[in-house]
Amino acid sequence: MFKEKGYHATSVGDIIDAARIARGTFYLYFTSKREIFAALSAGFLAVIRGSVRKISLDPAEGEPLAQMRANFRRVIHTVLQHEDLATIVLRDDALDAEARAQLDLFYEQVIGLIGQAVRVGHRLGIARECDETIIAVSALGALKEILTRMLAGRRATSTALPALASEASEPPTSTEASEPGELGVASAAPPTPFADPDRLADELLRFFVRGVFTQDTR
Amino acid sequence: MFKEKGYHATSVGDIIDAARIARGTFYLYFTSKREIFAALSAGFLAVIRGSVRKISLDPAEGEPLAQMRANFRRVIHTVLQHEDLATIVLRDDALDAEARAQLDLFYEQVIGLIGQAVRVGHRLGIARECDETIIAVSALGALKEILTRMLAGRRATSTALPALASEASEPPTSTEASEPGELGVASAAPPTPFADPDRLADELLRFFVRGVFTQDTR
Amino acid sequence: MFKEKGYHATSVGDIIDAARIARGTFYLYFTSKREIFAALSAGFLAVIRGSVRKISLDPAEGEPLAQMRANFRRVIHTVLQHEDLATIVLRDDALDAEARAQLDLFYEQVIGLIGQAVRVGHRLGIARECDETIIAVSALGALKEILTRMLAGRRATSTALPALASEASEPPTSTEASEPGELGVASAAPPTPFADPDRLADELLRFFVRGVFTQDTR
Amino acid sequence: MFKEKGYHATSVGDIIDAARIARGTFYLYFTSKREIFAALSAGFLAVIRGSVRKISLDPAEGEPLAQMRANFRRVIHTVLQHEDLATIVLRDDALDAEARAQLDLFYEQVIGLIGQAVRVGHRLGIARECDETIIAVSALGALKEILTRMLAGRRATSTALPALASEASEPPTSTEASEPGELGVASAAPPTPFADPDRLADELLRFFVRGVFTQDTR
DNA sequence: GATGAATGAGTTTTCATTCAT
DNA sequence: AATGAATGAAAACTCATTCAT
Repeated sequence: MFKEKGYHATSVGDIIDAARIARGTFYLYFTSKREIFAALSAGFLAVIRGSVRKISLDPAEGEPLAQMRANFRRVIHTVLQHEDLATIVLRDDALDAEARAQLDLFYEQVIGLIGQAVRVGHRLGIARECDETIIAVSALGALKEILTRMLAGRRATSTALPALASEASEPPTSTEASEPGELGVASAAPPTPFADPDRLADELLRFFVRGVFTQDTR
Repeated sequence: MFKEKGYHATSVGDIIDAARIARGTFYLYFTSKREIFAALSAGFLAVIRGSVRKISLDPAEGEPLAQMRANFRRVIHTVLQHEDLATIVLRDDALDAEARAQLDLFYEQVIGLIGQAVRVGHRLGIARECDETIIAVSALGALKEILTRMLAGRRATSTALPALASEASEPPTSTEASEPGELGVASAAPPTPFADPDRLADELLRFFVRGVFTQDTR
Repeated sequence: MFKEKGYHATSVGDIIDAARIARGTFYLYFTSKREIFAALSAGFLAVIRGSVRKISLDPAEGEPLAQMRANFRRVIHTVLQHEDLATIVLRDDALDAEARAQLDLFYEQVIGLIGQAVRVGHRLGIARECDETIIAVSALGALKEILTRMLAGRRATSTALPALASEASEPPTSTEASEPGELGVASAAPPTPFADPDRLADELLRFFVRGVFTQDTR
Repeated sequence: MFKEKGYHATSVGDIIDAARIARGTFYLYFTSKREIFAALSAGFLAVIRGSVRKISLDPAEGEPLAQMRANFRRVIHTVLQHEDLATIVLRDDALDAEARAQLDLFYEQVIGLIGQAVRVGHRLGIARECDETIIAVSALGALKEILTRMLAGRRATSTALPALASEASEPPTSTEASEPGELGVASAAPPTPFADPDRLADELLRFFVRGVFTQDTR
């Protein structure tokens, strides 16, 4: 119910109807609506935490970048295994101060982890000079957005899918039109690139590692 | 009030108290709580839309990357000019379907815009081969996260700020300790890198353009 | 409603039905069921406080015993004027700690007042040696019980009145039977001696002053 | 639990926790919460009934006043023997009609008994002319109040006891100050006169018999 | 005889919205 | 145009009681 309607729009009535239990039974297991949400949240955070490893310099652990790729893939797979929980956690619905703090802590830890990976890169001389916090925050944001859309895409597969991108995709202008046939690749791309988790992980990692452009900003 | 407490925790009573008007007066100008929120949202989206330009190939418009940099900077400055509105829009509080659609449309447009920039890069041969949607979504996520934290930082400047990163920052191990003095740059970084908007824009752009590592994934 | 059903058996639903107002309207004027009860209580206590005077030795104030009689009469009349409130306060229904303390304070004040009257009697040499606290507590208890039954009697006048005394009034035995005519006074007494407030006050005062028996205990 | 928290604030959960039994077990022995309360009540009322004797004119039974004194003493001792039960019965918590009637009947019987004692006094010519019902009700009220406070005092011996009398005890004025030493008796009285049961019984009886003042009201 | 998970009617409280003044 | 008292639907939560094991 939380996944479908969000925290606020979901009433305890919705939950007990869906669970086919009596009102009192609900309060036998959870002291409040907040608590069940926090419990679900915490459960998911624990699972996700378990799917992430720090980047190690120990050669036995393999190449740092390979470790990072493994992390990305594991996280995405875990999220897919727990679609419902992942959805409510990623929605980041307004919770009370305690649950908020729990989630904030988690994200800080993720940022710390990514930052550490960047520092490892610095030490090895394979990462360019940069502010590791900004990089880590950006990477976290990118990951969250990608995962959110991946899950939304899955939810929409069976349900009605309003084609939101329609108006957004700019009408082809003479100046920068997608000349038909020039680079068939783009138009031949699958409707949603979020379908293949491993490809997703790799694209994300490549973006993280290499950026997009071959020519520098300055 | 929406900025301080979020959409749900803000009651019409909070609004009219803060506005020093009567209950009835509120409903003279807005038909519902949802409407005032949607109006604020829409206002901000309009302003932000105005601060973004499509990347043009016309040489008169300057280098594509310079245009991108200008876009990043304008967006950040606009967000800073409208901290309150930006905060409530970025919080992405669960609203009704209509407001949801409005916001989704906006983000699709942003994604379309970034995607177009990537396609321009492809056409000019200055962007590596990649899935432009994944890139665009990632960039959007990175931008949202950065802006959110930038605003949170500003809100927290006067207020108490619990140092969440404490547990996250791994205790230095022998293998990958931050040897003091080796690379003073990192440790000499300002406590929050979110203070200088232009530097933020540049770091973000560089991450977008170049990624982090000099060595490829594969 | 509180008078009829007591605090716990009265629901906010009962109150708003009786008051012919909407649920929300109730909470516009009272923050809780407890509060309206406390407000009613406090109102009554204030009125009663206003009807009691300390016994003064100033000759202008009249005889001490006359002052006491006036107090008794005023209290009884005030209770009759506020039958409903008096009933709920005397019922002493379980309230929260605050209301409880309020009521306890009130009764302590009454005890203090009666105790003071007794001390005045001691000073004037017109009161026998006794523990003033025990006397004061007893007098308070007597007054409460009398008032409670006076009010119950009034409530029962129109309503059905189960004759509770039936089994209690001992069946006339040869040893101590109420020989008809022997002491016509007792049997000629009105069915309820609680009907005439002033007589009630005087009987109570006489009991307080003179006790019942002409012969001493020891 | 009833003694500590009163009827309404005590839940079946409290009872079974304290009794270390399962929920179902409770309903094996009592059909409802009301019933267990009624059973406890009835038990106490039976014990108290057993501790009271009618005043007899048979010389073998001793002086009427001595019989009364014995009654008072027995009641007080019985109450002390059953502090818990006495407390819940005296609290007179709002129960259902049946339990209410049971208690009302009991009090009517007590009133009948006291009234009978007064009538005996009348017959013997040792009681002044008075309304026996008012006297009986007053005596009952006095007794209840005294017993209530005696029990409250015992409960508070170990617990913190807020000195409620503070505001009530009038500040000594020149007119009616308690000249130190004048009547040391009063001020030398023990902090609580409720500690000694027999003394309590005797004070109460003396109050009942002789009242307080040596000079008549009229 | 004991257990305790399940029940659901009933209660308090909130708050967006209306409308007569 | 402004007001604010009144509304009532909807929500969270409690707890005495039942009954299959």
